[in-house]
Amino acid sequence: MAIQDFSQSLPMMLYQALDEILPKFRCIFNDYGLTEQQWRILRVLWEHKRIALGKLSEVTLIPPPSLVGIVDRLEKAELISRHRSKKDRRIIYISATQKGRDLEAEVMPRVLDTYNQIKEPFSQDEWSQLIGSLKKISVNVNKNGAL
Amino acid sequence: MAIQDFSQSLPMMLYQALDEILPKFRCIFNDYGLTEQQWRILRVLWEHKRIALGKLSEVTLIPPPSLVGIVDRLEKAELISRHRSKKDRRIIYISATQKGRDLEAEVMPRVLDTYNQIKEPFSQDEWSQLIGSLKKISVNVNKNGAL
DNA sequence: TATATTTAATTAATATATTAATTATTAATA
DNA sequence: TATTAATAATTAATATATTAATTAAATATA
Repeated sequence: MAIQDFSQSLPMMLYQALDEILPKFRCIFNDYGLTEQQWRILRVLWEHKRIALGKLSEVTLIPPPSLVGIVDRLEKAELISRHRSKKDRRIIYISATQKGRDLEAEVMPRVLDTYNQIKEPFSQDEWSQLIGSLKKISVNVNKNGAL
Repeated sequence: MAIQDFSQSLPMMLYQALDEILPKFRCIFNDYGLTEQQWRILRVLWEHKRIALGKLSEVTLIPPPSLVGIVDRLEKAELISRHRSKKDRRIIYISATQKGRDLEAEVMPRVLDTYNQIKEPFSQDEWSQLIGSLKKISVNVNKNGAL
């Protein structure tokens, strides 16, 4: 074990945590023909009647060039629709179709159940400290800017 | 803010943390024509004279189908080489070339420097608790198996 | 030994990520 | 107003991820 152990480094630990929990969720998504990214988008649209593509990118953490293709496929699946803003024709609004909205009641309970299973072995304090530390990373790194 | 806030969920917080810290490292990698995944592989090879491709996949968390292509490109760049095992001809050993090994002295100091900048605002205790919680996620989820 | 099973690497097909460039539109400014 | 700069979405090119299938070699077993 080197002084700076690669496998215990923050980036690798973050990757590993994701590698462990995401397959649990993907099992669920697959049952509805959804990819993880497609789910992220629907998840947001269930809370927003409509949202600009740029904002959607920010909230889902999906970069715009990827988002365009994913939105294409969701549109083809008739789960969402595009609408161009009349005030600013550069902006595309995305919203869920009825078919897309209907998925919420089916998918969300199963997702929440899995989420709670992951959370279960943690105390409330432990959990909020974990979330807090992750938040601190995002914030702190941002502060340093170009450094 | 919904009861179960999407943006504060563990998966999204993990993604966000990665989204914030990885660009810092990528800046460095780019200076040497490396992608992040290519760096991960070299990082491991600097500590292992040689390693089977399957093991390399485990340690780098890069899935085998991706690894094959990345290894192809690193081989073309003459930074690593493939050798077939004579004891078990199914196994491919990977090792760094001299050119690949030479990169360590150039890249590692800069990477460690950036890593310490990320770590800096955290107390030792806070940091090891973060790493510990991340480790706990990987372990606990695994225990439940197919659940 | 011949067959079946397992394992390691690879290929194939599709989806997404990354980076740079492009297009259309809007806002700002000489 | 004409030009320039900025913005939002998109395209393009390449790299990687995901899932399933394939190939080659080793192992187990009838």
